[in-house]
Amino acid sequence: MPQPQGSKGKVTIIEIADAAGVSKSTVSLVLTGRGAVKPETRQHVLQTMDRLGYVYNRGAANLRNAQSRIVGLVLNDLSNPFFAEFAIGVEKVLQMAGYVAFMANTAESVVRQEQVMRMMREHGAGGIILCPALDTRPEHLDWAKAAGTALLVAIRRLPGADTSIVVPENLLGASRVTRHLINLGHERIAFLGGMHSMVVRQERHGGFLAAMEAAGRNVDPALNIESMPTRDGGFSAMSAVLSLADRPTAVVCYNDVTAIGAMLAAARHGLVVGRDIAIVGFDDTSEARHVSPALTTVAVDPVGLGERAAALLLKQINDPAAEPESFIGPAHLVIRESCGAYQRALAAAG
Amino acid sequence: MPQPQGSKGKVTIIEIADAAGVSKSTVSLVLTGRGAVKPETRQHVLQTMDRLGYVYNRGAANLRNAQSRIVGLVLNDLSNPFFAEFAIGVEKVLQMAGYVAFMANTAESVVRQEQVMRMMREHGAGGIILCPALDTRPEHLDWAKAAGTALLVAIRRLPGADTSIVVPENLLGASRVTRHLINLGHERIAFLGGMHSMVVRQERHGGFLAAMEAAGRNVDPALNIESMPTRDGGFSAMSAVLSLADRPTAVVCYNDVTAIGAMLAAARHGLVVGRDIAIVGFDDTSEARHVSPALTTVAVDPVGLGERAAALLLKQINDPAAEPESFIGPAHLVIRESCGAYQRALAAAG
DNA sequence: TTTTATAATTGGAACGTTCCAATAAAAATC
DNA sequence: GATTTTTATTGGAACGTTCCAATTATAAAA
Repeated sequence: MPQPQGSKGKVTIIEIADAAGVSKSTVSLVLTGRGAVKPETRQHVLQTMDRLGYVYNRGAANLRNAQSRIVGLVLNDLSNPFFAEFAIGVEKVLQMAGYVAFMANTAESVVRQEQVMRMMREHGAGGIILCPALDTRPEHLDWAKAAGTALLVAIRRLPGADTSIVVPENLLGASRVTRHLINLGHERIAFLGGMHSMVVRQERHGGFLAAMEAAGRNVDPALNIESMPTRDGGFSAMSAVLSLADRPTAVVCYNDVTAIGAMLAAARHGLVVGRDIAIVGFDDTSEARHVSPALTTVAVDPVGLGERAAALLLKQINDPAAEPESFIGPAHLVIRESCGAYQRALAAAG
Repeated sequence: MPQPQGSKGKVTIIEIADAAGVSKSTVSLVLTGRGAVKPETRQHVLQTMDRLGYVYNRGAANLRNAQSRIVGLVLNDLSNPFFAEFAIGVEKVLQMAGYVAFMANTAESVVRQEQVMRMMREHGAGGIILCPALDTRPEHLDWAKAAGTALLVAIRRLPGADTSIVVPENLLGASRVTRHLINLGHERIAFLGGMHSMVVRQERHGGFLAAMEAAGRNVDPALNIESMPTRDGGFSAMSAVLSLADRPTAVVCYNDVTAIGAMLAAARHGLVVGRDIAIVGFDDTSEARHVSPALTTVAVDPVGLGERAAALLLKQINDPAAEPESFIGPAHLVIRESCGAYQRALAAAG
């Protein structure tokens, strides 16, 4: 049974050396595995470390070689399952690579964002994956170049910042799901949720417009409603659109969370989603499958995006001279029930 | 405009000292704010730091005083919204206290759990909040006492480990929701989901039994079905119970995720949840509100639990001699539609 | 003024590691 | 057995900070 050192005093490399009857340099060699050390000696040192309950002090090691194996993950909204799944992907890859991750939730506050990034730098993070808070300006990220810290912007593109980027194919995804609604015969289609200032909304709305125009549908500005990208936001946006004299027959939502809020509002107005009105989302978080009717949406594989982001950041860290790289993740249509395609197919078959 | 140092060479306290024409000790003094330093000097040093783009190196500082201001958060399943919300609470409190958090997801793997906890220790985490993976044994945590690292076990009690604990009031919560069903007139009530080996299930099932016995209802062992605590698990457990000759009229589920799976299975069997059968969950994650019919469940305030856990851990870190402390979070009944109480009330009123 | 107390500042020794150059031990060559 | 080569091991100087004891500058008291 290991007999750890007295409660407080951390056991160091030197104590191991003394106990094992070698020099601290030798212990360091077995620790790093760099030099040539006789197998028996290595074994003996290893045993001694185990016996004394030695814990490697990376802080001290980093002081010399500055290879921290820490990266930071800064999320703007962890309560959104999309980002939780993204985080899972990031963390998985980092863990496999022997890295450990700082995680912080900014809740869309740029101030917090600045704070946590500074903290992470001070603690020696060698790189940061940033899902930027809403009002982030590219110049907020200038320190990274100067300090030589690897920085990767994820999910929300930040125009003007020349960092590596990992984002889903928002434009194409949105145009795909819109075309799907058009193919189902919808003429009046609304776009709901998200704030105009959000890049992601601009991209998704752009895709929506592109599909509408390509199909020769005319776009009613009254059917473009902003809201916070939350369930409540979706609820009120949908309520607003339903109070219109000339209601839409289909609704493209900014994301799944908004879409779920919109579904709730539709039900409140006595509409059966998928029959009386079509509602589609974006992201394909696990919730999308679970709501009823199940949500037709655009899958962007958040876990995969996270993995990609982590991999790219690691690459960047290991080769600081490398040019910033972009990964645009695929976005494919997932047809479920909320768009009515299923009923329509049934009717056609019957 | 700040003119940061040449891209790579980190700027240190000594360079600041030289540039400002003071000694490194003085710079250290303004950094820590401990000694008495003339306001003008402080100002000047501060300016110089800003001008040269200085970043405090906490690693180096920790080497002397071992006050890392880092804590680790180890989660068993971040994809469960319950834990995501818990993490938000933890992180919020830590951030306010000027701490930064390592975060790791074990995905129920004890091996990963060991790895990440070791990593975190090596990187100098002063404390760890652990939501233990399923097969965690109390002796896996022995290192903490020996090393003097503050350790707090959250959500899943770990019998035999004498650490601080933050868990919801599982027993009372389960007995409350069960009594609610009994009051609605149900006689045959099933308990669904979770594995027998899970402490949380033992507690919740215990509450269920207590309520049943208190009401003089007899408990049919055939109505106690185990499953993975996932949506699919809930689905198959429900399917099993519905294939019984003598079906229950109400079902208490291990948690919300299982309950949602169970609802799906009930619907598949042509039952209208809330009318033909009552289904209730546990946790009150945000999903519970969104499903249809909305899920009657037990709210345990995951964010609040996270905040509490963080606060307790910080206390523990600042006073290592303190006794382990327990916080049992309240669990209150949230009546929605899936239990049929609403319809019943309507009928009574009409 | 001189003395005494107080406020500011400072060099140098830690902290736990890595790395380099130097040495010691062992193995291979002559 | 003497020499060279290779393999193992080692002290000591960094790394960027804090802290202590010592020093110097300033203010208050005499």
